Amino acid sequence: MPDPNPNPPPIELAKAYAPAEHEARIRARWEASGAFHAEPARVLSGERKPYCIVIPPPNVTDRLHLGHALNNTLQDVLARYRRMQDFEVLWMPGTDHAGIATQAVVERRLRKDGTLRGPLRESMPRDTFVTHVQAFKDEYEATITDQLKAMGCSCDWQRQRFTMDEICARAVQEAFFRLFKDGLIYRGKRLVNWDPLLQTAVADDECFDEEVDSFFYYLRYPLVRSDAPDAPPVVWADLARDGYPGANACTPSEQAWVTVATTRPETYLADTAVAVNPHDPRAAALRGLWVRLPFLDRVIPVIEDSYVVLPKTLARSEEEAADPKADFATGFLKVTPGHDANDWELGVRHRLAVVNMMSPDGRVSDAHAWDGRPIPSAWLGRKMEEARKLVVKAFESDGRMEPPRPYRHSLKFSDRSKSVIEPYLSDQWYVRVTDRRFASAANQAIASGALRIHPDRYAKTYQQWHDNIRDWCISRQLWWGHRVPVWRGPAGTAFGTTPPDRPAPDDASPSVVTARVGGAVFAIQNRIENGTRYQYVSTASGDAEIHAWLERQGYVRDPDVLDTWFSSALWPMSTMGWPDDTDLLRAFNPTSTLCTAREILTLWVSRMVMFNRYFMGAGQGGGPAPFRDVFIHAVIQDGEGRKMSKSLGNGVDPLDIIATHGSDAMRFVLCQMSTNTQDVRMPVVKDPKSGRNSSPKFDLGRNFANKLWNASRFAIEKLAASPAASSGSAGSRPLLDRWLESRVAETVSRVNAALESFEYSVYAQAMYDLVWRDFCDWYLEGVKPTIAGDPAQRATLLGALRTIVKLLHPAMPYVTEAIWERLRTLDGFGSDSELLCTASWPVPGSGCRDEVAEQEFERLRAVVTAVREVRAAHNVPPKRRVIIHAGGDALAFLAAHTALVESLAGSEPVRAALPGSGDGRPAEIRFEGRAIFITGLADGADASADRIRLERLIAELDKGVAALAARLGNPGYTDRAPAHLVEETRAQLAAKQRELAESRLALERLA
RNA sequence: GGGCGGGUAGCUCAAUUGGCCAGAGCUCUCGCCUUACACGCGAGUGGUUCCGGGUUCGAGUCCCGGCCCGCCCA
Repeated sequence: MPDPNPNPPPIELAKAYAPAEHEARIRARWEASGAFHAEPARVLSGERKPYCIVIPPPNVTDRLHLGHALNNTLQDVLARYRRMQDFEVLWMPGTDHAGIATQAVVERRLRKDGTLRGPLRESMPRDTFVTHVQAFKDEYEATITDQLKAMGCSCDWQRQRFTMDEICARAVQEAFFRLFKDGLIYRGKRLVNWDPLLQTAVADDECFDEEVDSFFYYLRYPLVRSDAPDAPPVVWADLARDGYPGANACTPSEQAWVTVATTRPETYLADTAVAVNPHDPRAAALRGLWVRLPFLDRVIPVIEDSYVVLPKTLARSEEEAADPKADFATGFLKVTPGHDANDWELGVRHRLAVVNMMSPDGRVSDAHAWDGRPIPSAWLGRKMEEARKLVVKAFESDGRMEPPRPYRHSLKFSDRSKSVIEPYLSDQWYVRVTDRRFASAANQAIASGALRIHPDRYAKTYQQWHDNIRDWCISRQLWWGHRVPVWRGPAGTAFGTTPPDRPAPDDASPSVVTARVGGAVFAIQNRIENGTRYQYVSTASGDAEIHAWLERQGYVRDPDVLDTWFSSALWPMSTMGWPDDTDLLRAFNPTSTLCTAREILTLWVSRMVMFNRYFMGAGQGGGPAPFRDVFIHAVIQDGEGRKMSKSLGNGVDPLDIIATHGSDAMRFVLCQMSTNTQDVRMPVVKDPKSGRNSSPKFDLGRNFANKLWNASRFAIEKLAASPAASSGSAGSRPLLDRWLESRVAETVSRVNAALESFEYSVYAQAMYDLVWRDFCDWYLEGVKPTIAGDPAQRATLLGALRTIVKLLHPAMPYVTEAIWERLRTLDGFGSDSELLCTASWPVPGSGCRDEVAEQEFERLRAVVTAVREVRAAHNVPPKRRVIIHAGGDALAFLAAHTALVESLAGSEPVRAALPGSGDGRPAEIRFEGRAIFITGLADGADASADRIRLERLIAELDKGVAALAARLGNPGYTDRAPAHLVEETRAQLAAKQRELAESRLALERLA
């Protein structure tokens, strides 16, 4: 005889929920079902509405940590919620190649195992290095994917992308080409943050500031009359004649000098001016004079600029005097446009020459944009800090040095290499994001309401960023990344004289021409460098033949790679196959929600918005924002409020939490912690045995999963014994059932409202309260006496549990799915989805709230709690049944629900008669102004326990009466507060006064 | 320097537009292996809501001024 149900899961459930016994199996079922695979056809046909999230692609530099667990849990909650609401959900997974970070990690690794010795660029071919990185990436991509899957993330794994895979690479090439062709990418000579160790430019946000102890040095620069090589010196007598204050005190025939104050004396080699504040009384006498740099054959002008800080003695206001630099200033500033950002600005204002004295590896050099003057050979090739000592020594021995003074100031360091950042003059590629089609378009998305940021305070950060945005340096001198698709060659060869002869007005708005050779389109920018005209050529084609052709024509490909964020900025497009017009793009871009952390707002969100609007529109920034909502979540810190990091050893691996607590426990607690604050704290404890980090915070989640499991176990046991009624029973239903159904209905509404507005903690709390407080503590305890004999009650139980596991599924997918497996096998379950993850989301039914039942149940609960309190005060053993004596309304009320009271309060059936002499000393509780007596507490009630209880109650009531009376005694309150509030207060006062009087009488009776 | 967030029980956090005697969880105390759950059950202790003013009938919440912690930008 064939088994009708060939593979029934056991009805018997284990006594405790053991996550490890379920998670892998359930994950396999999900994957086999294809439930997470999005089908754009269903959207394009109108069958389903789309819901799409693109994952913030984790860096392949490391395993995921708890911050990622939070980030991805929040996404999965949304994805599962929308999937159950019958949206076509695409959660696009993938990873980021993280150029500089990954290169640094792999380089360190290769040095550690001895594969790499010496400077990278000289010790290993580029291809070899990239192969090593590739292997590293493969390893970590697999690890990360496993971690996400273990967390239960319902990504569309078939569509997983990597920012450097072929599909993304094509998008990068095309995007670069279009921007280049549109004149929005340009090559510029600028000061960049240079990491001399990694020998690359880094972005501002890849640096950190730190205070260091240093010195202000004081160098004397001799004054000369003109910039002629044989210009005569200026002597003090000259200055005295011109009214230079203090010049009289100096030897009249001696050559005069100005003393510059600097923290970086070695950069004097690249000075191109000395600046003085025009309000400085010495400025007039110096006007038109020059300075000859010692040991260097360069004469530089004295210029006037109000940027220069006046020394304290010359300060013209409190404010100027308060400037900490005024303490150290001499009033003369050496101007080094090639090595200082402020000086660069000065240089632009005064059209100063720009000289560079440093090689890319941070040594003194005359080979990179140097002005040709001989540098003392002892200094050449020295590292900057060595050069500093040598320069100081030379000035000292030449009597051109005043005593240095200790000074603490902040320096920029590279995040990756920790080396001091050098402002460095170099040629880099920039995206002109200052163009209105980018920055303004990004802000416009917020202003129009098309893009919303939650919590909305971050919209301000976002807008200010765009208001002050600077052009984006996108080239990196690295080997790991998308190679810049630009070739440089001499003008006039392959593309003839096509580029216009007139020079572009400035670097930032290059003139561009396009040319077509064979099937390929090229965009050409003309640029003059050191007097030679070059062509920069870009093409969208990834065809190796085309590239080879270019190289045969004498063009050389740019060795640099693109900033990682360039490819990340295309993520909502590239993952969906852009630049092709794919079904995926049409169905899912713009996407729905982006979940990320706040520091990403400027790095990534901004750039995605700019690019999506630019490329998905008609090229005018008029396209849609890449998502409707951006949700910024908290950052997880350790128990002391520190960032979790490898170096502090306070990081937590999600897999460790999954091993100790289970995936659901982790997810639930992460949701519960996710309030709208900016940080959340996670106390970290190290397990002495395994050495792994964990946190007791997750105990709550583990306990909760177990609680749900056991409640289900209990329910399934009862429902398996005899089935639930198939249809709703007519007639009056027990209070308990009406109450629970009302509670469930209310929770459905609360959960929906919470998830719609990203209030994860509200969602978690609502579920916790419903499951633990309502369902377990009161409902399940309450049905115990009646459930076996009431099919309608079993239907309520089954319905409530069904709704609970559905509501909880987004947060705790495994345990709910495991429960669902068993629920489905019950008679009376009816037809519902095979898998919970695709079951229908509960709809808040209209009229399901039952206010009467909720109020009535609260009254009942008050009595039960009061009885329990008496029991506790008298140490009544749990099994002993007490006797409740009530009269009047209280009796009628309690008698109507006597079974419930008996079960919950541990009593015998409620008695009408007052306690008799044989009942022992009764305890008295108050209920709605009436006395209820409890007997049978022990062989005789202990009067002292009652006295303590009553005295406490009286004290409390006293306090309450006083507070309420005071409020009502205030005419301002009774006159101005809303009438219903005043009415309520009056009623409360009356009730409390009655209670108080009765309680006092009861206390007297005890005496 | 500019912007933003936070300071509530021993700890971690809640508290709709100002409106029940400021609530949970953990910890702690007492009693329980009570017919799903000791990852549990019942009861309880614990508060100058950072400080000082102000507005209001009423302030954790709004305004002003301080103190402390943190983040972002320059």
